[in-house]
This record gives sequence, C-alpha cells and structure tokens, in this order.
Amino acid sequence: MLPTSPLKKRAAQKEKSQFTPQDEFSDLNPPISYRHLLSPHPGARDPLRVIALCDSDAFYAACEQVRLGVDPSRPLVVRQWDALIAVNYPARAFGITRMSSWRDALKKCPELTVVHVATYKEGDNAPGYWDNPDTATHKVSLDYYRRESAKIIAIFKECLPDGEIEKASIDEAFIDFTRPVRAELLARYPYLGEVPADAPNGLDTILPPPPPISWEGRGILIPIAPPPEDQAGPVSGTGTHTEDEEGDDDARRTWHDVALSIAAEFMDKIRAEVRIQLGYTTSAGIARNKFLAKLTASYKKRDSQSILRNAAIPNYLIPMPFQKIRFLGGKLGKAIADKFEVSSVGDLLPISIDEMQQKFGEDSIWVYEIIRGIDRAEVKEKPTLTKSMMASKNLPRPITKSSEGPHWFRVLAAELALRLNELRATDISAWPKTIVLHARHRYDWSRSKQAAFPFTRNVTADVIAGYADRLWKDLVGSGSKQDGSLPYSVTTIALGFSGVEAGETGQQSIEGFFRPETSTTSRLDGDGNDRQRTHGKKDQRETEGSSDDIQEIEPESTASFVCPRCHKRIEVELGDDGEGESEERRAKALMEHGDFHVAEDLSKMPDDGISGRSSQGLRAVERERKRKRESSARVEGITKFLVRRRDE
DNA sequence: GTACTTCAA
DNA sequence: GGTTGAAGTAC
Repeated sequence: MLPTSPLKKRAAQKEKSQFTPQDEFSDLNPPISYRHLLSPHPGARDPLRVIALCDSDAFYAACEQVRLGVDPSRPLVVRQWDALIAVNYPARAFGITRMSSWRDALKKCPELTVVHVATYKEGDNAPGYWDNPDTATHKVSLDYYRRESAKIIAIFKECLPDGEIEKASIDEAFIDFTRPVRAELLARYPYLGEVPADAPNGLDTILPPPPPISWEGRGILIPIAPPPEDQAGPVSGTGTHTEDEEGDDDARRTWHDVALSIAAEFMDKIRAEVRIQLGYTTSAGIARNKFLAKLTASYKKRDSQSILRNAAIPNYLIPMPFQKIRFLGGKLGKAIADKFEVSSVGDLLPISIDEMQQKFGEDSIWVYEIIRGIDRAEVKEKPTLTKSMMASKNLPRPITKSSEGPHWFRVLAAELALRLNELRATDISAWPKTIVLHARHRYDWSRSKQAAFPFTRNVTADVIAGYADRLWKDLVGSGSKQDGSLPYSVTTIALGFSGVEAGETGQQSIEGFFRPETSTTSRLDGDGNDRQRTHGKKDQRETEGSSDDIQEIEPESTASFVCPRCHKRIEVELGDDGEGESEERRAKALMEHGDFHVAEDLSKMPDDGISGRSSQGLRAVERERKRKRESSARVEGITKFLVRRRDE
C-alpha cells in the first residue's frame, strides 16, 4: 500500500519528514502462495515472474572478429566511412570509443584491426568488404549482422522451447523465464507441488520459507545496501540484519530469489551455448520485469550476467539517471528533466502523479510506475518475419537534380532485391504490400510516397528501381523546372518495403484468392459470375472444357483464380505431395502472373507521377499544403486484390 | 490506407 | 553519426 497521497508526500518531503525514497517501493516482497505457483497461466502480475535481457557485446565488432577468425583478445573496430560503429573490448582498453575517428583510433593503437562494414555500389549484386569504399558511390550493408543475429535467436529458442523470446533489436532479446523456471522449481522442490493437508488457507496458503541460495557462478548480484541505522528496511521489517558476502540473506530471501537464481542458471547455459556455437560473448540482466532486466544487463558488461533481486531495486534505481530508462532517453525524458529540473529516479519520486499529469498527461502513469520498478509489459514473441525492410543512404553531397536520384535507387534496390529474395528462400510466399520512397531535406524534414507493390516472383533490382522511379517523380515533382533541378535538396534517400507478410497470413491470403475446387461439377456450378468477369476469354473456356471432360481428374489437383486486373482465369496444377507443395504452387502461379503485369507496368511507365498527373511542385515543400489524392488511378496490383479478399 | 514523427540500437 | 526497424498519430 502506498503510504500516503503523492501530494502530501511532496509537502512532507519539504519539511524533512521521515519519508525516504525507499518508501515508494511498496511491492518488493509480495506474498507468494501455492495458487501463484500452480496457476496454469502466469501473467505480468505473477510474483514469480522472471525476465532476462541478453545482448551481445560490441556485436558488429564480434561479428567481424568471428568472420575473419581474428583472435578475440586483439583490438578490433568496425568502421563506417570515417567513423566507428563498433569497438571491441580489447580496443576500448586503448581508449578508443565509438566517437573516435578511424584515424585517431589507429594512432591510439597501431596494431588495431580496422574492418570497414560491407558495402554495395551500383551494379553489385551482393555486398562486399573493401578497405576504402567511397561514400560517394557506395552504401553500407548490415545484412551480415542481421543473419548472425538470427542465428543467436535460433539458439535461444532451441535452448528454451517453453520460454517466450522477444527480439528487441539486432543484438538483444528479452526472454521470459517464468514458465521454465516454475517447472524447475517444482522439480527441485517437489513439496511445493502439493498444498499440505494442514495448510490454513488451502491454495492461498503462503509457501514455506525458501531454501538457502548459492549464487556462486550464477552472476553478479546487484547489492542490497544495508538500510540506514535504526530504520527498518522497506521490506523485511524484521529490524537489523546483515548481508553476507555471497549476498544471501536469510531475512530477505524469497522464493522469487530462488526463481531468479534458477533463471540465472538457465541464462548462463544459453550464453555458453551461443559462445561455443557462434563465438559471441553476451551480457544479460535478470530481474522481475523487462525494464529492470534491461537496466540490469548494463550493470556489468562483457561476458557476464547480473541479477537484480527485488530487495535490491530501490538502491539500484534511486541514483539512476532516469534518462537511461528505455523510452525516457528521448524527448519525453528530456522534457521531464527540464520541467522538474531533475536527473535521477530519486529526484523524480517525490513528484506527485497529479503534478506530472498536468504536464505529461497519459505518459505520467507509465513513468510513475516505471520509476518505482513496476513494468507490466509482456515479453511478446514477434513474428520472425520483419514487417518492413528499408535501405537508406545519407548522401555525402545533397543532390539537387532530379536525374541524380535513379543512380541511388539502383543501389538501394539491389540491396532490397537481395534481401527479399533471401527471405523468400525460406518463406516463398513473403511479399511486401507496399513500396515506399523517402526523401529527406537537410535535417529538417522528409517526405515519402508509397504505392502498392505487386505480388511478383521475380523481384529484381530493376523492378524495384522502376517503381522507385515513379515514386520519385511523384515525390519531387516532374518538369517543375526546366533544368531538372529539384524543388529542394535531398540529403537522404530511403527505399523500402512495408507490410511484408509471409507464412500463415500469406498463405491465408493465397487460399482466399483461389476458389475451392473439390470437384469439377462444383466449379462449373459457380462459374456464372466468373464468366461475366472474364468476358468469355478463350483460355478460360478451354480449361473448363477439358476439366469437364476428364472425370478421372483428382479432386483438388488443380486450382484457378481470376486476375482482377486482366480478368483472365489462371489454371494451376497442384502437387500431390501434400499441402506444402500445392501451397507453393499456388503462390508461384500468382507471382508468375504478377510478373506479367510488372513487365507491362514498367514498359509503359509514364513520365508523369503515379497518379497520372504531375504532382505538387515547388509549393509541395511547404508543410502546410493540403494534399488531395486521387485514389482511383493507383497502381492496381494483384496485391491489392489479395488484401481486400482477406478482409472479406 | 497514406504521410509523417518518434524512439532506439 | 549513419543505417536501420517498429510503433504511434493525424487524416
């Protein structure tokens, strides 16, 4: 229970009341009953919840070190143009930081290995490693790191089939250990599995005292500072106590600590697995929720893991600069710091929720809870497939002519084509719904245009670049100036796919696209409508005729769809090797037909913008301008039809 | 759906 | 600082 209203608290603080910041942490030792332990679905409020965040140390540098077979104890940095984007720990020992320039780094450490990140240039169909790529002609590729990242996640999953894993960025993931830890808890302490006959409150009986914990080899414990003299600790209430060297502490030990220690064992094994199989060292934080796990991981970095027991939360959090907290590192955090002239979590604790809400509205509740160590966010497994895919380039010299765009599209498009096709090696049905082109003017603002991207099999750099050309014209206008100069200089060009889908949703869409054809008769029955739409195309009649005649034809051995664009009926032979194969054939057929339309689109690409009219000219730069869109004359891909069908 | 912004690593 | 990716907002 919170001791008093926040407003009173603030007033009280001014008069130097007995309130200490520690009093704000009211939920450090929640009662844990048999019901908690045995309930089938642990949620965010589970007192035995255990979350870890695991990240790779100097990830890009580690990738290069492993790729090149460099001795891990040797200093190595990853260079991007003149800057460094990763510095391994041996190199940090020389005082090299990510802010150093590559030449300075080499001065500090002559034996430094400097690896420039992989790059593309126009015409390349794969990124390559060069010692001195030119930013005027090349763009960097982070593809190798993405692939290595995926391997790490795969190991996490292998090691922990029952744990939820959420990839948080290229080099870090949250792991929810709650379920595996609970299973282990019951295995190690079988007496917890049954409510004792003499338990006073049945399932709601509090668990017996936890056993001693050996933290040896399980990670670094964030210390519980002993409470000040003649003041009870916020949790134990049992008066004086001391903490031994191991950090175990009879008075404060809880079953949650046991859970943390088991999670730490698991985490350690998983990290060892990553190190052995891939050669990457990692750091992890283990705590009761996501945000604390994240903060704990940064306690001691480099091939280690740290553990934050509930009892250690206040002393860890109070001196913490709150802008280190996830989502407070940006504008919101700065606004709060400026408004209240504070910098640490402890400074923020006395500020009442009302006071905060006046300025920061909805966000306040989240902030109020987070600085008290409360975070109910779930570890949610994200689909393996990323929803978007973007390739971007900061231009060394801003471009001022419209004609300078296409060169960069071809570079960006080559990368996108490679990445999409690589994705399709495993997810054949992966398809991006839209293609987006961004152009940024200086560091002030940017504009973007998007269009439907067709469901097509052969996604080549040319196809992508072709669509980008049209978006470019829509974005910067065409013919607005005689000499082809742009209405504004462009410092960044980014080309990407969004709405990338595959697997289940992709297959569902494809299913919906085809009409079920369990027998030849049922197909003929339902044909009236289709005939109207197909305008009696010849090939349609032919396929129908033949299937009508050949009665031996296996049910479901063929399927067909009518293209909404050309109204042709397309017949597909399905495989008989099970669902996987016929699914693949359906997808292929759709894409092959899409290819035809892509070719058609590209061959009669207008000089105009996509909407068929010249787009906003100079005036477009003004952000106030109203945009009127013509929705009718957009590129109609099969994709669009698929999307609509799925909703029906 | 489209264009734009914010946050993070 | 450059290159990504996701999510939220306004329309």
